[in-house]
Amino acid sequence: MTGVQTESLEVFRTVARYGSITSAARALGYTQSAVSRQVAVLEAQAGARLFDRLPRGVVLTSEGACLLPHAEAVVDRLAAARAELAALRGLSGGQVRVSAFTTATAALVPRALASFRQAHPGVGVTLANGLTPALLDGLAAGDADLAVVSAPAAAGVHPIDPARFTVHHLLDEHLLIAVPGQHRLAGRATARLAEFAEDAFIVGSATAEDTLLRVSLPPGFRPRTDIVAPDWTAKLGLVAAGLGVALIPALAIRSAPADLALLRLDAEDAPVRQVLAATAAGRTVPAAATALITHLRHAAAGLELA
Amino acid sequence: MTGVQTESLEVFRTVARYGSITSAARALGYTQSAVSRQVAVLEAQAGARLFDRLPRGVVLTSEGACLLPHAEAVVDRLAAARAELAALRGLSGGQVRVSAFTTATAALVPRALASFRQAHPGVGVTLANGLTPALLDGLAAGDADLAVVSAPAAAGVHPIDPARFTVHHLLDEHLLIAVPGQHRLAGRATARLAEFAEDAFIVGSATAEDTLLRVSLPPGFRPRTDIVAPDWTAKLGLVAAGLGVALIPALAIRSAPADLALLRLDAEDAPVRQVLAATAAGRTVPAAATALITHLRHAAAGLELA
DNA sequence: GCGTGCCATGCGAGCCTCGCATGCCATCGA
DNA sequence: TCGATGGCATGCGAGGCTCGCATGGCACGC
Repeated sequence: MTGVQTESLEVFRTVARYGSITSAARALGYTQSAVSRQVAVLEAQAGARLFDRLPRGVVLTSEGACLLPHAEAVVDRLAAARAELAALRGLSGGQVRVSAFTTATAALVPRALASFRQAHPGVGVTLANGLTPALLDGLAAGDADLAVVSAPAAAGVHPIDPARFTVHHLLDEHLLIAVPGQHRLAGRATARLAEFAEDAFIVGSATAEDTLLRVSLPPGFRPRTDIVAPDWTAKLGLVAAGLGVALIPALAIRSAPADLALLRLDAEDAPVRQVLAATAAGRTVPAAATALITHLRHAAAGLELA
Repeated sequence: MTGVQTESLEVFRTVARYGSITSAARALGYTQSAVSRQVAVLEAQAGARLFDRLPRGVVLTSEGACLLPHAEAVVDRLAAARAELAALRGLSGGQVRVSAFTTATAALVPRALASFRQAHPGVGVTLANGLTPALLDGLAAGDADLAVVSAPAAAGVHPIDPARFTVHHLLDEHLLIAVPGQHRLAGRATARLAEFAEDAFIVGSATAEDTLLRVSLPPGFRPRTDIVAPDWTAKLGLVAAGLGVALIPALAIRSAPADLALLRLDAEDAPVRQVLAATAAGRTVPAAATALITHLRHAAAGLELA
C-alpha cells in the first residue's frame, strides 16, 4: 500500500465499475495485460485480493469493496486539486492578500480592488493596514502577496531594498496644503511652505519631526503646531473651521471638500512621495497579485488625473 | 497532474512541513537529489511552481499552498484505507452478510452470532431470511457472504451444486414429533411414524406434500391433517392443548417445552436433514465469514448435545 | 467438440527513478 | 575580501518498473 500510483486507483475504479478487466482496459485506452498487471500490483500493495476472477469478468471482494470508496475519494480529491489549481491560474479562484499603508486605503486601493473584483469575482481579497516598514517585513515574511507602500522620491537612499523586493511604480504623490475657504491664499493653485509662516499647523503628532513637515523644513522655518489631530478627516474638519492649515497627502483626499481650499505644495518644499506596489523578490508572484497590480496602476492613473 | 505518485504527495507534504528539501529528504530517508527531483516532477505535473527556492530553504507558493490541503487529504485517505483494510483483515471491522433459512434463525444462527459478536465486536452483521434456493441464488449473486442452508442427507441428488458453492457441514438435524403430555407415547424417546396413524397431524399447510411429512411417507400411510397452523410456535401450542401431534425440526425447538413431549422420529421415516453453511465457490470468502463459520460449528455442536 | 470471451504471464523494449557526484548561488564569519 | 557552509539543481549510470505483444489456461455456449 506504499507507493500507490494514482493511475492505478483510477484503473481500479474503472475495473470495479465495468466488472471486467478487458472492457476497463478498452475504456482506459490500455492493453488488457497492463490493466491486469496494475490490478495485481494494487492487490499486492493492499495485501489482499481485490477482485474475484469469475469466468465472465471480475467482482469486488470484501476487501475490494472496502477499498473502493477510498480510491474514489482519492481520485476525486486529485481532480478537485487540479480544478482548484486551474481556477487559481485562470483567476477564477484563490485568494490574494494585500497590505497597504493607511493613506493608500483611502481611495487608491479601494478603487483598484473594486475594479479587480469586478474583473475576477472568484478571487478573494484580504486587506491589511500598516506602515511601510511593517508592510515590507510582512511581505518578506510571506504574510502578504502584495504591499502598497510609499517611498520618498529622492534618488538617494532608497528604503526599499531592490534585492529583497520587486517594486512597481504606481504614482508620484504630491503634497497638498489645506487652508480654510476664506484664507488669504485660498484662491491660489500652488504655494510655498514659507508663505505659511504665520499660520497655525494642524499636525498629526505633537512633535514636528513625526509629521509630514519633517520631510523638508526650510532652514529657519519653524511652523506653529498648536493643534494635534489624529487623522486626516479630523484635520480637514479643523481646517474648514478656520483653526489653521494642514498638510495633506493628495491620496488622502477622497473628493474635493467644498468648505476648504487645497493648494499643491511646491515640490521644492516637500519632495513628492512615490507610491509603489511591492512584491517579495525571488518569490513567485501569484497571478492574482500581478493582475491586481494592473488594476492599481489604472486606479493610480485615474487619481493622478483628478 | 496525471499519474501522480502518492509518495510524491507525501514528499511534497514533508518538504512543505520542513521548509527544506534537504531536511525533508533526511526525514524521509531519501537523498536530497531524489526529493528535489520529485518536487520538480510534481511541479511539472501541476503546471506551476509549488515552492519558491530561497537561499535558506523553500517556501510554498500560492499554488503550493493551494495544493497542500489536497495532498494531505489524499495521503490521509490512503492511510485510512490502509487502516480499514487492516481492520478487515484483523476482524476488528467490516461487515459480514449472513442469510439463513427460517428455522436456523430460531436458535442456531442467533447463538453463533452472539458468540461471534462477542469475539469480534467491531464486525457488523446483517442477517437475511429465506428459503434455501433463494439463499443460494443470493449467495451466487453476491448478496450475502454466507448462507446457512438445509439439504436432505440423502446421498442422491444434492440440491447444492458443489461447483457453485462451498459447503461446510454444521449438523445433521433430526426430526422430532411433538405429542401432548398425556399422549400414550409421551414417555418414549423415539417413535416410528406409523405409530401415529390414528393421530391428527397439525401441519404447516393444507396439503401434505408441502409439509415435512412429504419427505418420506411410508407406503399406505396417510396421516390425518385436520389442523393447519402457520408456524412452529402455534403448532406447539396446539399440540400442548391436545389437538394433535406435529412434526418439528429439532432446530425449531429453542428450549424443551414443559407441557408436551418431544420424541425423536426414527431416521427411517424422516431422513435427517443436513444444515450447512455455504459460501460462493470461486469467490474469496471474507475473513469474517470464515470466522463466523467456526462460530456456527460451535453453536451447532452445542445444539446437538442438547 | 470447437469457438469465444476473459484473465494471467513470459518476454523484451523503453522509460523512469534512484544515488552519486558535481556545480551554482547566497549567506556567514574570520 | 575570501573561504566555509548550507541549500538546491543536474549530468550520469545502474537498476527497476511498466508497457505492449504474444501465448496459454480456463469456463461457457453453440
